[in-house]
Order: sequence, then C-alpha cells, then structure tokens
Amino acid sequence: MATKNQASGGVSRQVLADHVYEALLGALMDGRLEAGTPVSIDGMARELDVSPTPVREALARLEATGMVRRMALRGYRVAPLFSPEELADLMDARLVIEPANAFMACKHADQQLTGRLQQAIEDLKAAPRGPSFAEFRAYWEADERFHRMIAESANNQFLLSAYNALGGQVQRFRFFGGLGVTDADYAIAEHTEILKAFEAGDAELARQKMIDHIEGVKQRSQHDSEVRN
Amino acid sequence: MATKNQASGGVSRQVLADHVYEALLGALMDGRLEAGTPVSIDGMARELDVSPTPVREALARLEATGMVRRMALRGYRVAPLFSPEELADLMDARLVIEPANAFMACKHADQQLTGRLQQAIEDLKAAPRGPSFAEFRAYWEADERFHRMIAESANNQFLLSAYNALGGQVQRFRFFGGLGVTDADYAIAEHTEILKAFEAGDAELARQKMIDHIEGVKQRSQHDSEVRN
DNA sequence: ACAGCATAGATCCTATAGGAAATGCGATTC
DNA sequence: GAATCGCATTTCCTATAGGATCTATGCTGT
Repeated sequence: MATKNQASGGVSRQVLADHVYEALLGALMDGRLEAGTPVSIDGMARELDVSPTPVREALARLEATGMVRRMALRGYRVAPLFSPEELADLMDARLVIEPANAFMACKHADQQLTGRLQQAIEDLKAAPRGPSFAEFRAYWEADERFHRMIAESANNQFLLSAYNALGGQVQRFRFFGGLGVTDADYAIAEHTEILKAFEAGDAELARQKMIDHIEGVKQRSQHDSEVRN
Repeated sequence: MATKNQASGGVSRQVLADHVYEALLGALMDGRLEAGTPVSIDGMARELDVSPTPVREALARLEATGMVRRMALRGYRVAPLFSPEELADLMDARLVIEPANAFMACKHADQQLTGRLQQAIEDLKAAPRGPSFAEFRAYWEADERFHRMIAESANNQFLLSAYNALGGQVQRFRFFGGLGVTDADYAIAEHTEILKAFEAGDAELARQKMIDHIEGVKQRSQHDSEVRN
C-alpha cells in the first residue's frame, strides 16, 4: 500500500477523507467545479489518486453544507447557483441571525475582539478587487472573517451553528465570482460603523448597524444581479 | 440484492446507508444509545448486519446534526447531553429564529396550514404523557411537527436550514427523555395562541406569541433541570 | 429517415481484506 | 505497592472487487 504518511508535520494526523474534503472545497470555491456539474465518486477518486471510500465520506459531509446535492443511486452534483430571489432570501435569513449575533457579541466584547475586527477591516481595504478568483478570494476571506468572528463571539454554539448553516457564505462567493468586487467602499464603511458600536459597547447600536449593513448588501446584490442580466 | 419490488410503491429503492441512518437515529432518540457512549463502526455494522461502508456514511451525515461527535482515528461517540446553560443557549437561539419564522409564515398562511397546525395541537392533546420513551415520542413528534410546519411555511430555505441546524430539537428530546412530559398544558395553550394569530392573519401577533411560547419553554425547562439536580 | 432495441461502458453501492493506530491488560521493575 | 513497558486485541481507515443500475452509442427494422 502506498500509504506513505509524511511524518513531517507535527500534527500530521489527518485522515484522507479530510484531505479530500479540503480538495473538493477548494475546487468548489475556485470555480473549477461549476454549478450543476455532476461529481463522480469514482472519477474524483481517480483524479485525487485515492479510493472511492474517502471520497464518499467527504461528499456526505459536503452535502450537509449545501454545496453539493445527492440523489440516491444517481450520485452527487454541484448545487446550482442562487437565483436573485434566493439571494434575497439568504439576506433575509442573515437579517434574522446576524443582528442578534452582533447584539450578543457586543455584550462581552473585549480589546482582543475589537482589535481583530479592526484587522479584518484593514485586510478588506488592502485586498485586491480584481475579477479573478484568486484576487476575489482574499477579499471574500476578510469579509467572511469579520462576520464569523462576531458570530463566534456571541458565545452561543447554536447561533453559531445556525450561522454556519446559512453556508451560503460560500455560495455567495461563487455567485459573485464572475462579477468581482463592486461594493468594497460601502462594505468597508459599514463594517467600520459596526466596529465603532463595538468599541462604544453599545449593543443595541451594533445590532442596528449590522441590520444596516446587510440591508445594504441585499440592495446592492440585487442591483448587481440586474446588471448581470 | 433482490430489491426489484416496484409494485409496493414509489419508495421502492432505498440505499442501505439511509436505512442505517434511520436505525441510528431511532436508537439515539429511544435512548438505547446513551450520551457519551462510543459508537463503533465495525460493531454497528455487525449489529445491523451490513458492511462498515454504509455505517461510515451514515455517521458522517449524523455528525452534521450534532448528535454524534467524531475524533479522527478515534471513532465516533454519542454527543453529551446538554447542560442547563447549553439548554438556555438553545432557547435563546430559538428565540432568534422561530419568531421570525412565525412572522413570515403568517404572511402567507392558508386554510391548509392552519388546519394542519390545528391537527398538530389535537395530536398533542391526545398524546400520552407517560415517562416511557415510546409514549414521550408521540408527544414530542406532535410538538416538533407544529414548529417544523411553521418553519417550512416561512418559505425561506435558509431560515429552514438554520432551524434544522439547531438540531437540538432532537437533543432536547433526549434531555427530557428521562423526565417525561411536565408542561403539556402550558405548551398546548401557547400553541393555541399561536394558531389563533395565524387564523387572524396577524403576523406581528404570531411573532409575539411565539416569543411568549419559547420564553415559557425556557423557563419551565430551567425549572425542570433544577428539579432533576 | 426515424423509432425502438441491444449491447457496452460508466457509475453507484456494498462487501471483504488488510495495514496502521489506539486501547486494554498483564508483567516487570523500582 | 505503584509506575512503566510491551504485547495482544480491538477499532479505524483505506483499497480492491464485484453486483446492480443507469446512460449512451450503434444497429436493425419499418
């Protein structure tokens, strides 16, 4: 067997299925796997030079994120892109969850959190805004990090699960992948407003600023999808 | 396998992994698998008389629901029961999501929905309230159905995903399994209030009544956990 | 030329085998 | 008596094989 486990890294304890999961996630995020494309278990196993078993397990996990869909006895395929209506629904769902996250996170915000939020904003400013996936990915990573830190700081594992379940954070990336960053200036300004509320320790204000931000994202995304069509 | 019985109905073809998933779910809900106990892949395969491969896939799906935890190279184990603090967190999360569901569901409620909600309440009244798992399960099923119908009627796949992600609906069942139904009268009254709001088409009232209901569940559950200790 | 059927290939699904790691237990030593 | 080491068993993890089903291509008949 060619299980040449490279004893290099300290925590090299990773199961092959985890590797496959990461590889598939990367392929989905980079757009190498387009929406609607079938994902063959055997084919992916050949491509990654592993057996079908780990691929099967990785796909079962991916299905929970909504990035792939499974039809019994007919295999997996990449989930379709969002329609403008679905995108609006996603924003409505974010409007339910994220303001609550902001409110609760603000209640026990400390210097460390505000510092990291500041850093995320700085990274957002510095990120390139080109249309290529690699460029866009840096921008998206900083944006996602800002929101995720707030969700984690709400200190409620269930709200965090709900946030993760939206999962569309990733789908959203795929949706705008071909369009590039169009609203960076707005997003940076709105993020800064949220950060200010955190620094002031005003939880109610933080909630409102998060609402304003997501409302803004919703409106701008709808405008963008109209432009595209 | 001679599974070519198509005369029996539409669901003739089911994958073994689905069967294993259902079996594990049932074992978890009935309390046959207690919190913290390890779930051996090979052992479960022997018990269900299948190969480890479908068991592995079913467990990968179950992990996403939070009912089992996985440690790489060390197998799966049943997730621990909730502490009173975690239970309070779960109720806080429900307070974020479910009132929003009620509000949106009420906006396009029809005769069919209110009829089904009424039926769920009737089932709740008729359900036995004994301490055994089988009895409690009927009660829990009617309760869960009431909330799930509202979540589905909100017509937003992302909010529904968030609701599913709470998943603790099932965990909650396990938590109270040993305690029996203690607040049926309150729950029935509160459900009825929600239904009335739906019938009146008052979305804002539906939201408020859902808040009242979950607040009530939260307080009563905390009281119960104190009694238990 | 077009419809229908048969065959071939691909794919999914499950079972089995075997290597690698972890756990449990007993013996040994201080 | 307690701690540590080594061996055996259990368990996880991956690979491979084969049966069943779906898809596609080519052929035949009208």
